[in-house]
Amino acid sequence: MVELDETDRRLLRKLQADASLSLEQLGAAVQLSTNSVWRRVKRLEAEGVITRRIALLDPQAVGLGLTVFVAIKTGDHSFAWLSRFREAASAHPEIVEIYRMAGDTDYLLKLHVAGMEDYDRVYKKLIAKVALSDVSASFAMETLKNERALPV
Amino acid sequence: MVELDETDRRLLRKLQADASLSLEQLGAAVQLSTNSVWRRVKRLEAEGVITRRIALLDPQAVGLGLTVFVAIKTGDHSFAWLSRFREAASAHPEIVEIYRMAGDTDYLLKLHVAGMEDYDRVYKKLIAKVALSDVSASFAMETLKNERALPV
DNA sequence: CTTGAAATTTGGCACGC
DNA sequence: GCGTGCCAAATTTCAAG
Repeated sequence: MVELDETDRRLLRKLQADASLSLEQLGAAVQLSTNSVWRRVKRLEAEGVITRRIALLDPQAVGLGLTVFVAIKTGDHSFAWLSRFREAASAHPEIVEIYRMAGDTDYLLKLHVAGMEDYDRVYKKLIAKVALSDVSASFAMETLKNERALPV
Repeated sequence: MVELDETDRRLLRKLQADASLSLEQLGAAVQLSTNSVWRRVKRLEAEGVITRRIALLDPQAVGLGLTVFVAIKTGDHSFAWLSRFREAASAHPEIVEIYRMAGDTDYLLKLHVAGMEDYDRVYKKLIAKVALSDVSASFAMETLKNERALPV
């Protein structure tokens, strides 16, 4: 964990919202010269606080408007099973997030798919590759908030 | 929904992985001149396929290593309740995603917090603002995959 | 040792072909 | 879709506090 001052936090908030801001614009926002900003950003990258810069796409525009959450229970808690599951699930680009959970569900998956049929296709492929004792899918009807920024 | 050719898809995959690539680097990857790449990217932005470019932070580095999913049921399905809930939940930067779900749970929230205590703090603030008939939190023990790229 | 101004280099952008 | 040149922004150097 890295120590951050208020200026770092303000820069991080700005960059999490819009990474295309110029050093000059960032400087104006935090009251610093462009190259003080440059140095801070470089430092934050070197410290591993900023990991990368990516482009975000509109899911609707690329025809992947349905978000699905899948809660999975396994009867088999062996390491071999975990390896198989991890490999099988990772191979599907539709599965964008995988968590090992505490409590009732063992694994939680998040998927971006075109529609129900597309989800069903992925589901069938997954159960063909690895044994799952209980699979429960929940479909998102509406996305009320989808923030990628961490609250720094 | 926008029609994309194979070159568009390859550019989108590249930019979703790393938006700091120069037009020259992108051109080398898709066998196109920097100029053609520039026009395609501009078009994809104009069409709303590429929405924005953001910086990603390491959750561990900024001390927000715990991901929590919260399934919520409400007894009150009025529009007034939805407005209140949406407003209350949106106000918390720790709540990064909110979905209205089909099926058993009404709403699913995803949070990034420092730890259990931090979650509890947000939970208490939320229930103080809006009536929730059933709240069930699930904590992620391990993140096996966390891909932001859509499978184009 | 830290900060900002000025110089240099690189990449983004607009035109003609 | 490609080549050329202009302009803006990123990066490096350097001088001052």
